[in-house]
Amino acid sequence: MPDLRAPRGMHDLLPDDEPLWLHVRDTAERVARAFDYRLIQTPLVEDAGVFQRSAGGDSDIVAKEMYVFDDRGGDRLALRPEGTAGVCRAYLEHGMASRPQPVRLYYCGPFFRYDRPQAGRYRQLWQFGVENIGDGSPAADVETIELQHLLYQELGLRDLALRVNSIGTAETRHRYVATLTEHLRPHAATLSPDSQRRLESNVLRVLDSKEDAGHPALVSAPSILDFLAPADVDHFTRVCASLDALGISYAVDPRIVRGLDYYARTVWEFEPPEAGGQSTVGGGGRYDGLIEMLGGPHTPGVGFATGIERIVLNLRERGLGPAAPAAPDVAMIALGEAGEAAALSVARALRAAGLAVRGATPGRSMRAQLRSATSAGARFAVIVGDAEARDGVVQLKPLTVTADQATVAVGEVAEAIRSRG
RNA sequence: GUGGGUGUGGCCUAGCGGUUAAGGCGCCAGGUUGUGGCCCUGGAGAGCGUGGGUUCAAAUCCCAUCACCCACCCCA
Repeated sequence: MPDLRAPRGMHDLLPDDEPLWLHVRDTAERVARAFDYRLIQTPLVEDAGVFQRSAGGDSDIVAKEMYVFDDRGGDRLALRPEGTAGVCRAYLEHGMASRPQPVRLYYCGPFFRYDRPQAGRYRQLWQFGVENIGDGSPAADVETIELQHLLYQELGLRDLALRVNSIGTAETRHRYVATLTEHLRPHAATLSPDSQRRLESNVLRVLDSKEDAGHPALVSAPSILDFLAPADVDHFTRVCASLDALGISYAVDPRIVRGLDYYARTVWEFEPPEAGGQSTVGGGGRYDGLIEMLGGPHTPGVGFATGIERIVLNLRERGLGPAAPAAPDVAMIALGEAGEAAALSVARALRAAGLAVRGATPGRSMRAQLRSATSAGARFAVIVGDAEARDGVVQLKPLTVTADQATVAVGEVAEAIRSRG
């Protein structure tokens, strides 16, 4: 066991993981482009203030999960724990408000949260997400939900359940929190210790408690939906109506609260059926106040993020996705010094013709090189020995196709391969 | 941060107090002259997470520690 290992909770993505992982990333990008979203890549590191001011100083993500450090110049930086704040910072910094609105963006990259690792939970995690900035209408909420929904459909995750809620605006939430606290406080003694703690720190989270799910005080708790301002109710009603029209099934769940302070109005989550623990595959919401918190003008926005590792986890559980890695079209086999030199130029020509060509390992026996070509899954072996080099030909040997081995002139190898499929 | 489980070559696993730690996969090399996939043979590779202790003797028992996994918490 080597004494140097990957940091806790951080993992190497190995060649065997590649097919599934790329499948997920490519599918996500394809779906995003189908909705005309454009790629944005922000730094993995931001001024810590970007997250402190947006997500909320006492959100878990910022308070206990953020990697923060001072750089050599004394700036206080943070490894990004989530994507929306950085994208909004970039939106502001690059004056995207003067582009046609809304601005549709997607991103894909690593994020960092200092948390205890667990199944589906990592300290470095990959997220794919989209942000729709500049459109406050219900249509934008619906568009991002539809995009996320389609992404899961395309991947074959048909059974993820969508739960939606509206948590209103900051003011309505403020009123709700006050009432909820009042409602729960008399029952504090009978609530679980965790809920008692949340009662003081973050009342909304009490609603999320699994332990107290059946507690009378929670069952009879007021619903945030009853506290929404008329405009918020209207917004939410229209979101739901559009989802209905699209045939996207969902459940309204007034107990959904998302972890970040900047959310307002619509919030949602996609979860596998009957799963507990680290099960959320992706979630999103509207964040109309966020850009203001970052020092910009009031700007509406909505988006979602989904965890690549959690998608992969779910695909594996269901046996979905591609299994076989891409195999090369050709494996070069070189024998002798002249053969080795000739194989190099033949390989270059084949690659120029668009074929994937695995280079030869000239020191090894023909048998060894052929075995290696077979295990690599190459469709053809191209054998070049001193005799072939002298005559300007190669031996074209089909490995996965049934066809006879043939002697082919150096200039006609690519064509010969094409004609043999 | 809290609780539980696990820790043997690259991977999977056997061994659970006593000779040079066993097997499978994978890897490398051979099975006559430049031809693979099956099969056969041989080889390299661990001293049993780490440290300490018990014992004549420990991978096997005890303690500590670390890592990983699972759950709580929280979230992707």
